[in-house]
Amino acid sequence: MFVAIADPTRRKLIRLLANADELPLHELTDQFQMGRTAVSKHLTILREASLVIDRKVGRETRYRLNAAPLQEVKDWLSFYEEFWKERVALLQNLLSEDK
Amino acid sequence: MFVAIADPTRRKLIRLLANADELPLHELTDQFQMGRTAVSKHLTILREASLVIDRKVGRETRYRLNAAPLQEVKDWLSFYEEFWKERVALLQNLLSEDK
DNA sequence: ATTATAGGACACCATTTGGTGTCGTGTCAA
DNA sequence: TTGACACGACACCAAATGGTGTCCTATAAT
Repeated sequence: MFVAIADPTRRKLIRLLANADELPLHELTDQFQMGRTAVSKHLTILREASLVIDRKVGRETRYRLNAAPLQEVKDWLSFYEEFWKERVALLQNLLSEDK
Repeated sequence: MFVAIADPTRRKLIRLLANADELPLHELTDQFQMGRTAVSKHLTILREASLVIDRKVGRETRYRLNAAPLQEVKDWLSFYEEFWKERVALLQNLLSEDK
């Protein structure tokens, strides 16, 4: 999961699919400078992380975003979110004491 | 940033530092099976992502967590969070229409 | 029927990644 | 002052990563 979203190409794929509902591989490939094979590999990694669902329609393979698994990242983050906001609060306390 | 948190060893380092406020390299190293050099490299990557702050105290280098940069990940996620919750709502609508 | 398009499956490659061991140096302890 | 400890800085290595090009098949278009 964390590895899946670590690559900028894959994050761009996620973004493209979020804005388009469903897209075939060749249209996704048009948005990049790299070749079809490379984009396909990235989509495979996203599919293995369940971030993307694919179906075959005629001769094309269409991809759709499945953002739900990102919940795992959100859960991980939420632990630290409290942490860093608390720290900011402590800092603000220090600053106000300086007055 | 995304690369920094992609590695499980680095996430464990973050977790350890969150629970301990400040820890020297050798104590962090004790929590892993790998050697000091490897842990030090991971900490360097975390420092370059500003997720960690280090200071030298005597002969040891102590590390402290700086969780704030994780905000970037949270911001990235928030865009998709709305997205997947909306989808769940749509799915629930479909299910209720089936009744 | 023939040609063009879409894409899976490989084989292949350079670079990056995540680890090791070793050496040198500064610092604390006996 | 003599070890022992903590760590940075290398040099080094195997495996993973992110790309390429080519071949093949299935489908669509002419």
